[in-house]
Amino acid sequence: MARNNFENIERKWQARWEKEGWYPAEDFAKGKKKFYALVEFPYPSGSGLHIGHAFSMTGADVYARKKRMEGYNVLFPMGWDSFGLPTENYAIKTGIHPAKVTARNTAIFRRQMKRLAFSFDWRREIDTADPDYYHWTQWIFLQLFKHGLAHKEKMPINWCPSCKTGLANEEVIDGHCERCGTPVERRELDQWVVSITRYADRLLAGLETTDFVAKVKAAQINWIGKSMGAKIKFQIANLGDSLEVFTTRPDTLWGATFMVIAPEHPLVGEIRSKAKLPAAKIQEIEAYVNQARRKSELERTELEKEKTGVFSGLYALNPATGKQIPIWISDFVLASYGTGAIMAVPAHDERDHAFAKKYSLPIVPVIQPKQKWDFDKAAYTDVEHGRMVNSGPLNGLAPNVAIKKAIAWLEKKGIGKKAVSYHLRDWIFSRQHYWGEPIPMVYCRHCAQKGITWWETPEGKKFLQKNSGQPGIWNLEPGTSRRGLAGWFPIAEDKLPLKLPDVERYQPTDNGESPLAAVKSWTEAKCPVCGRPARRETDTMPNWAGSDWYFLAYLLAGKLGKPHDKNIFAENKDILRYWLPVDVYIGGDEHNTLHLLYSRFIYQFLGDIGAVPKEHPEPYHRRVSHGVILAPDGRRMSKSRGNVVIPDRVADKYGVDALRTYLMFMGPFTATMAWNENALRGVERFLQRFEKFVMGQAGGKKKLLENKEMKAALNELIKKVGGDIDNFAFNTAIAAMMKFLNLAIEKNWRLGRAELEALVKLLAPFAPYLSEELWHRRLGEEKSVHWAPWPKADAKYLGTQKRMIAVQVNGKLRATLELTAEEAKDQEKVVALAKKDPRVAKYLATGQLKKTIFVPGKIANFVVK
RNA sequence: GCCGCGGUGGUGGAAUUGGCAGACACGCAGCUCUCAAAAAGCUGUCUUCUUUUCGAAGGUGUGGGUUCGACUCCCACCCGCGGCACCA
Repeated sequence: MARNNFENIERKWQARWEKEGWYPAEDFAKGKKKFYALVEFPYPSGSGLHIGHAFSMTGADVYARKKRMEGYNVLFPMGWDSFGLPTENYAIKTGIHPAKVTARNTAIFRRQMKRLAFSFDWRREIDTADPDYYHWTQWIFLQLFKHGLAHKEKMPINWCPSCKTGLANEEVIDGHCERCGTPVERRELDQWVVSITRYADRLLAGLETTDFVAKVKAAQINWIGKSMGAKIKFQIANLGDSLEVFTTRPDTLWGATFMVIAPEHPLVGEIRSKAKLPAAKIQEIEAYVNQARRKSELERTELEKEKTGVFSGLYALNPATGKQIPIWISDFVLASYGTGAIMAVPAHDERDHAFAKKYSLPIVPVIQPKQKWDFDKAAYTDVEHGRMVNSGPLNGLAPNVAIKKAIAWLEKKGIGKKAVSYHLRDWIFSRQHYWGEPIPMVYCRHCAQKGITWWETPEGKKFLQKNSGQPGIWNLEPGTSRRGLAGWFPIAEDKLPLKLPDVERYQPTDNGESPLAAVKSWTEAKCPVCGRPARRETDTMPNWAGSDWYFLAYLLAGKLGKPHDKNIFAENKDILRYWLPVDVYIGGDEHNTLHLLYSRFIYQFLGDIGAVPKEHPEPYHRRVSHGVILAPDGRRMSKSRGNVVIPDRVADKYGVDALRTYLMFMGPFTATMAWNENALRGVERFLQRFEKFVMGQAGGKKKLLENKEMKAALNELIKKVGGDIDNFAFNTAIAAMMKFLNLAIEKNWRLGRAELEALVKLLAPFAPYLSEELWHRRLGEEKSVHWAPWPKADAKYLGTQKRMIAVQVNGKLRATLELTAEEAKDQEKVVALAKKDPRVAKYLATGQLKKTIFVPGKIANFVVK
């Protein structure tokens, strides 16, 4: 297409696609197989569509378009992940309501996406900040609460002392506040917490049924971080209490010479009251604990940091040796992992070893390594080699065998049991921001004091009757505190959505509460149980809340705002049954852990409570993660560096088809690649030659002499392009088309109508405008090329191309023979021809032929000695 | 430290189950067209050697190995990228 021409063509076809309603996906389309192609929906930022969006969405679009042409009923939807901090910050700065900003931005995104010809089903567009949408985000939260998976807890959060606000982990960059650069402190705030850890095993097991790439599976497995071991109880000598630890190495119990508890461990609080310690000692402990609390997460996890600690004054009894061992307090032990306490075995654990050296604690080896080992210098951590010593019943065993034996021994003695621990933490669900979904809960102080939980109210009892009879289908673990549950009541489901109120100021309040806390009309509520004045929750939900079920929202789009029964998430479950699971989910690496895990969790949970059908245990069948486009200088694009490539500007200059085709040609879909405008011009040239070639073909009426060579090449091309698109190998698909075109021009091939159609169709997913133009202008078709059937390779012509057979002598290439496909398979013929070739004969004459290797159609190799 | 991915011309990158390394494109050089330039087209382009041709030798991070044959498989190592990281 001539450069000045593409604009008209783009305008023309876009108008027609718009008129025809783009690419609707019908529920239950008859006689077609469904295909659900999903690409991550964007946060509609003020800067418009980024080249990274254009890249991943073009890849997804090419794939979806090909599937559609193959006759699938393709669902390829798009929407907006609208809640988020940038919009809120913009509102703080300008005073413009975030909803207004969002509407403005999504209009820009929508226009840009339509221009780039992404074949979305726009009827199913969703927006997480739309009350009809967050109605159900809130509903899901209520189900989590009612089923005992959400509660309020004091949790350490990241606190910026300068901005006076809590920060999400994503807002903390290297331990500093993203906005002002102040070092972040840890602070405890009451937070809603969702018990995702109770799904840890299910989330792990579910992975096996999915077709995620190894990298993604590994990331999820790592994040869940399951480790097997044992919990062991230690009696505390001068207190009638016991201390439980988690360990993966119960075999080394006999070598435990001290214990360490986290500064946040409950036992620390009891030291002052229960242990009879001198005042000076108590002061020392308190000083250490306070100092640890003030330390930022950064300082606490500093790699090279020397370990610090303080002796608690308490002693525990090692249940295996019966010896008294000191209990220390140190911040290298994390309160949030295991039991917040460890048994320290300095001879066989590096961290314990470092601590023992610093505070001169005894190091007692219980594994005899094969080689000489200086236990004063280093811990011996190998579990494969060595023999247990000084360990009673375990003596003589290899450590990995001793682990199992030790657990059995502990269970028999009643001092410990097999246990599992996870790296995965519960999900902190509260944010102290305005621009998010309000958490639909009310707190009644009066009821809280009386210890009334929602399950004890008439409504709650009715809920329990309907369900399993206990608070929580997945019951609270025995002993779990009810703190954080008493006095908290959900608002009635038929009152949803609980809409965000308009506020005057969007910034957080001085004490770190959400801006909603400053709105009296918001906070003042009536207790649904006792009718006394109560306080509405002022926190909002994290960004993940809206995005973790959006793939379901597309299926219900249009119905979200008006279900007949406002309490039922999906009234017509057959729609979900039909479309799920998502067949291919395309997104960025940055969402391979959190987003993917959260949404898998929510989906499993919704299945468990019967809100979505249970046929498919996992929401996503295949996950493809796309690569990243760097600036021409090879660095990440950023506004401050001024190296940002804007898709709209590229499209202005070269046209959408050239942009799309170049994006797909740059390299593998998963790769990190630098933008190169010159290479784009190469693609532009290809499209121009393609147009010229197709327009210049006689085509149509006149009967052509059959050109077997051309047909063979074209059918190979059809097979290659189709297969490559299926494998997301767009770059080689385009390369193959370029090669065919070069050959066709060079050999001056004339294509018949059928061949010409096929060629245009192959290009259609990549260059939708040009192909549509040629389809109508050159081939005179009425209907769109994008609904035309995908060409099928004719088996008759496959494998009929001339072959180059490589002839080797002792594995070294000496000659090549050009043969027909038939000849190339004929061993006798090839060997005879090869032997005759002077370049080969020369080497055969130098020795004796020992062996001849022949691979049909590929190679002949003579072994000569 | 652990987990995952990768290392191929001047550049981005190709290479079914081990079977012609460098497809396709960029860049560069020369040429055609032109008063000239742009655009377009043609030719060449892994390195070295041979005046050229014919050809020969080397070559996919390094060192070994398996094989008739290795970018591909195995062992050891080096480097880069991404994620996690005091996880008991």
